[in-house]
Amino acid sequence: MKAHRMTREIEDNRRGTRVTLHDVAEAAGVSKSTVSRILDERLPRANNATADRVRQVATELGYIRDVAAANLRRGQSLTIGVIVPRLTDTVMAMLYEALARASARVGRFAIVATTDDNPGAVRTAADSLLRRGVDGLVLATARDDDDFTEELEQRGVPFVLALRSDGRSPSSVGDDQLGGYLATRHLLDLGHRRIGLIAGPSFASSSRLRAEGYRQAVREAGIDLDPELIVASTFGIESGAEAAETLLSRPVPPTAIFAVNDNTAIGAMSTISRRGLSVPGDVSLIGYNDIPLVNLLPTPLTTVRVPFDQIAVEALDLLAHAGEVQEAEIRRATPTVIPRQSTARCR
Amino acid sequence: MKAHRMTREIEDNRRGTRVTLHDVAEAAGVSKSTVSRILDERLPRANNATADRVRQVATELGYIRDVAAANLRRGQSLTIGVIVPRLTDTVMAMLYEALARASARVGRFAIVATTDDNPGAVRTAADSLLRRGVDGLVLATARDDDDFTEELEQRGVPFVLALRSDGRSPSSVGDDQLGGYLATRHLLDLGHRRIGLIAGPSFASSSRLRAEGYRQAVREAGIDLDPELIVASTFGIESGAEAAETLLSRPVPPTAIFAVNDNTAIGAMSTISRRGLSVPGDVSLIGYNDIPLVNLLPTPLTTVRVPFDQIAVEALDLLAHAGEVQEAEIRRATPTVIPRQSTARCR
DNA sequence: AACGTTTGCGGGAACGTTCCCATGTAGTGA
DNA sequence: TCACTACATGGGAACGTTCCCGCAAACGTT
Repeated sequence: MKAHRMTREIEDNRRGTRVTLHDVAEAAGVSKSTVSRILDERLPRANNATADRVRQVATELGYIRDVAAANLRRGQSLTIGVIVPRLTDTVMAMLYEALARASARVGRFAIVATTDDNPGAVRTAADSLLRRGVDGLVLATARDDDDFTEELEQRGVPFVLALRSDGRSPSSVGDDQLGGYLATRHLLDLGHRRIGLIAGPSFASSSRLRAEGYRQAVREAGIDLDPELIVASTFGIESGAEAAETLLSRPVPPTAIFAVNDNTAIGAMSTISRRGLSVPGDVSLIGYNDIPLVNLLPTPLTTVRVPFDQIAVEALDLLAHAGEVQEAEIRRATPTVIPRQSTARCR
Repeated sequence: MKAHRMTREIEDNRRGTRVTLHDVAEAAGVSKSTVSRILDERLPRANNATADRVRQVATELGYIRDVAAANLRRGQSLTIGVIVPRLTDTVMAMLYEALARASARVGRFAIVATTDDNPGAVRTAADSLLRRGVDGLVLATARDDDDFTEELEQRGVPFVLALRSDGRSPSSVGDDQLGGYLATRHLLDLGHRRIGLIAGPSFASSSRLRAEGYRQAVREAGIDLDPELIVASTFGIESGAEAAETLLSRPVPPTAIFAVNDNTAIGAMSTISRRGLSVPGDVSLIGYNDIPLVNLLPTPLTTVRVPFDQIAVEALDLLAHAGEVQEAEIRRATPTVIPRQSTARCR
């Protein structure tokens, strides 16, 4: 006992005194139960004389709650885990930052793990987050060829999908079909009739639905869908460059291109200028996501803005009610076309 | 007691059984002390018959350690906090990903908070991480006009600076002066004599030292430093564009430009092409950091690669010995010039 | 054979919180 | 005045681990 206290004191001297609930209680002349209750941020704020005194004493002593102890006792950590393919993808960084902000606003904290687009790695990532004691998961890695969500459901882990949906799990996404429709409409309104589509991968709902929106808009304009104008790709810059190459090599090349995201649009821009053509002089180009970079390119890119903050808030809301939801609910946030200088009237 | 067990069982049914050390111990016929010792990843791996049995039983039952309880008892969380200005800056995302990888390799976990380049926000960010119980901090936000590190030292919080140093605190950085020297040498070797510098902000050691490396190389080549060829900037694309504008408006404009980072280089590229000039035909351009994007631009950018993984490993190593270090140690990782197509011989 | 030394194991007390429950105290209505 | 509710408080048992000790058995040395 004595030896122990000694250790404590050494520890205390080494790095500013470790103040516990007990210390605050003693200094304020109340019990630790009372202090605990008063400092509990989940309860409505008490406005007694005691409450005020306790709060003051707590700040004076520099008390900070030991999260480990609190987590242990409460059985939850007020922490959510986010899984994204990679943070060097600006879209994913924007999503994570939005989730972190939204979490902070509701007294939680968001931690992140990456999968490097390796389909199996999502399990590793989830395990590492769950071992860390997160209360729930936000996945931005949904692929149709993956049954990981079922596994989570079975294990009783609360989760929600973001940006991409699998159609069965609770999801907070942008309205990709609408976005694809609006982007294509923008080009149609500028007089373009041959519009190429860099379609993205088929395993992601986001790209599939954007393509669907494209088709809807084209059909609605009374134009026959030309399969030669639709080429698959990944979400990467290089793939966008290749897809644009394919499109511009068609017998009758498109006068405008809708790229599934800003990265592929950047790649397409490369190809276009490498071929000695100009944007938007020869080819109009529209991207998707409005990452900060594209507004600052030599030719600022017309693109579709996605309300990441809203998507983040809805994701957390769904997560809070995960499990008790009757049907797999999918919330769709409305995107907006941001016209810039990469699109112009068809000559 | 009975009531309690009831609750537990209900809980258990609701979401896959919560397996504790006690359960494992019971199933393996040993005490929980023994199980705890065997499963302690910090101790050398025991190879008894008992150890094997316990490990097998543990995996069979699907035991996962409750981190909250472990953290409470151990008094540390095996978690480090990383503070960066923003993750949408690809450089910072790369740094964080490298730190996360390096942490995982030593059985730790990295969590991140952002400051949005708001100098005061670093305190908020640090508080939020410390409240989360991190064992130490990695700061990539060092500014010379800030005494936050002193505050941390005073509070006894272990920390290390990354990418930027303040010259007094333990830091793991790239050798920025060498990088600046090499970049400039690369241009000199191509025959350029008038080399512009987009110098970055003066509050960051990284940009200051890169500029110093530039000066060193220029002087060493026997060229008089022309102050007209050095313009300050931020780390942003737009600022790079403006700086290039200034440089190209000089009476005798430079034939080559060294930009303090890839972002400002991208901005400079915009300006150059907007002025009807070509890279590298009219102006050679070299950036810094080698973010994935610049290799995929219409004209792939020559740049200086920074070994982020090494910087991350060194940062964690310094952090592990923080406090016991005699002098503020600064470790410098060696950068490499990656020649691409944005630099060419001076005509 | 006697005696250290090492090794493996179990009991049980912490770690700092939360939260159930019991107790006390003030306020309301008859 | 009494009974009743409402509310604020304190005592103390958890939460699941780790780690200090004590004990016993195995091992090596003289």
